[in-house]
Amino acid sequence: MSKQKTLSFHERVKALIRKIPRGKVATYGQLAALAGQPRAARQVAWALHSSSDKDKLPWHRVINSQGTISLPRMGGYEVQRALLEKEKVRFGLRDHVDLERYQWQPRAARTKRGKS
DNA sequence: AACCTGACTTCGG
DNA sequence: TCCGAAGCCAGGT
Repeated sequence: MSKQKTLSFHERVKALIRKIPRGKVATYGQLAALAGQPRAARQVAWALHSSSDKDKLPWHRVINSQGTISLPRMGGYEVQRALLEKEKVRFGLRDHVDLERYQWQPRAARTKRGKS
């Protein structure tokens, strides 16, 4: 076993997406950072596009840093939003979700985000 | 090899 | 809060 990290960034991202629990969401930048490339937010999107296993991935739990869905209307937006709402994720009037509350926290488990 | 595009992010007005 | 421009990385033409 000389190299075990044979997994490409692409593979690591998919693995992370599968870990996102139901009712939670993650941003492209977040997944990229967890995969070791905080600047590769775009590649995360590419990974989903190129991924053949997308049907097995909770891709709908991946949104942008603004807490909104990036896909255009009639281009997947409605589908993604429907899937998220089905998981109890609430959307605001401007289609934005509260990342403070719905963003997936892989390590922090639960920290009293006292917030001010 | 060069150029262009993209399910992104961040900053400034 | 909304819109536009610049930066970033990888794949496709």
